[in-house]
Amino acid sequence: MTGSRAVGTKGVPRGERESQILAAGTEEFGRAGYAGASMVEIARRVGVTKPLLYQYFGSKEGLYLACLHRAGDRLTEGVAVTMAAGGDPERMPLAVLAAIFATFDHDRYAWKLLRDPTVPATGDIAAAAGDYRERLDAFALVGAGQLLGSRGLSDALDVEALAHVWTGVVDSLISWWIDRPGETAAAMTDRCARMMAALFGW
Amino acid sequence: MTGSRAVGTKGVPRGERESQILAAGTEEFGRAGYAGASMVEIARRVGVTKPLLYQYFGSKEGLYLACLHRAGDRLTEGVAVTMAAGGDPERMPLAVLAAIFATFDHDRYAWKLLRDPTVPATGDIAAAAGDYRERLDAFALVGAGQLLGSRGLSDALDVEALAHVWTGVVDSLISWWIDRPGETAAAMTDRCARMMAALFGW
DNA sequence: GCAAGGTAACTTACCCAAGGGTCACTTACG
DNA sequence: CGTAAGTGACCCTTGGGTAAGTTACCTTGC
Repeated sequence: MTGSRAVGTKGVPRGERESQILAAGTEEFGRAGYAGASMVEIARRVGVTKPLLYQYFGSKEGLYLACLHRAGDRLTEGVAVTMAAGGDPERMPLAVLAAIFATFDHDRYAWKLLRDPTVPATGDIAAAAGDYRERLDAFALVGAGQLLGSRGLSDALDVEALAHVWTGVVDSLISWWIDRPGETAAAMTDRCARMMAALFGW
Repeated sequence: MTGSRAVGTKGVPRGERESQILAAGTEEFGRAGYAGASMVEIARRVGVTKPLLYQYFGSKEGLYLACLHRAGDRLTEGVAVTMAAGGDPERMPLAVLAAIFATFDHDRYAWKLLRDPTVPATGDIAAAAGDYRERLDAFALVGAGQLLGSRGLSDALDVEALAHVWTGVVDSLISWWIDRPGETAAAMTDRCARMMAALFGW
């Protein structure tokens, strides 16, 4: 064995290393935003140097895209499954929250990537993020429409605004959760259920 | 007169120019975040060059701080006045929203500065922003506590979470508003009143 | 079993553009 | 004619990105 030798392979296969990099990248991009994140910092977290990131992901944009797709695919799929199950419009929000909390318990920054305001306004990232956002917004629009419709409101802009606020609520809850690592997914779900019952009387 | 002469004074007094720079800076910092914003872009918006920004505000950090203080002071004061007026806890959120919409109709990005995730974690900006956030959070905590308390909930973390979600709701509404420049402050207030009545039955 | 060599995993040392920041200088207003 | 308003041209650090070399693992042939 080589012990403290710095240069040369460390015996970690590519697939495994890529997973580590994606996890660290998601955290760092989620925390600091695309513009504020640094490739060397991500490499440092993994215990590796910058060129390896470029060898595996090509560029900062490439790494961000990989993180984004991993997060976005899991997120849209999870929400789609939950909403496809159908049910009472008033119970839908909590069901979606429960699914998100359970799925992203150990990957809490993933959600942040979809709504990162610091990505360049044009280019592949903006397109991909916009695509995922559109898909999630479509779900939110359906839910908001059903909810407001059942209350006799049908203004399209009202529905739009409510859907947008809903995604903001999810965002806030996840931010709060990130700051409290001890809080489990189940505890978050319980907390939300309790508060929604109290506030909405559902 | 000199017409197209580039160099030399343009006859705009310092105070006025500083206001223009603060307005442009608030927009650019709010849009792209501290990390993503560029001093030369802010200068370009004002129709001026970079060194003037440095002459008046010292540094990027200095300019951001000036924008932040302008926004934070107006915001905390407005909310304080509204909440000091007192009244039904269920009507408080709408009153606060109305005050924010009315005050920041022509300065919609101001709110974004307080919650910019791309500012360096330490330093004057983080301290100042944290201070403003704390003051606003204190108001939110009072409101959330009253609201949940009136429903029989007293868990401190529930109150904290609700207060955090509330600020997220404000954030979402402002983002949505920013994307719809035609929407007036009064229309926003009406929309929120309508939706809150429908959702909460207040 | 075991040398030989190919390849995958990794680093050191560098390039370069972007952007924060500065200096010397120029013009117009009072 | 002094001073405030303003610029062109520069420096320098930060950080994205790359080229070339180093080491360990893994076959392959004997």
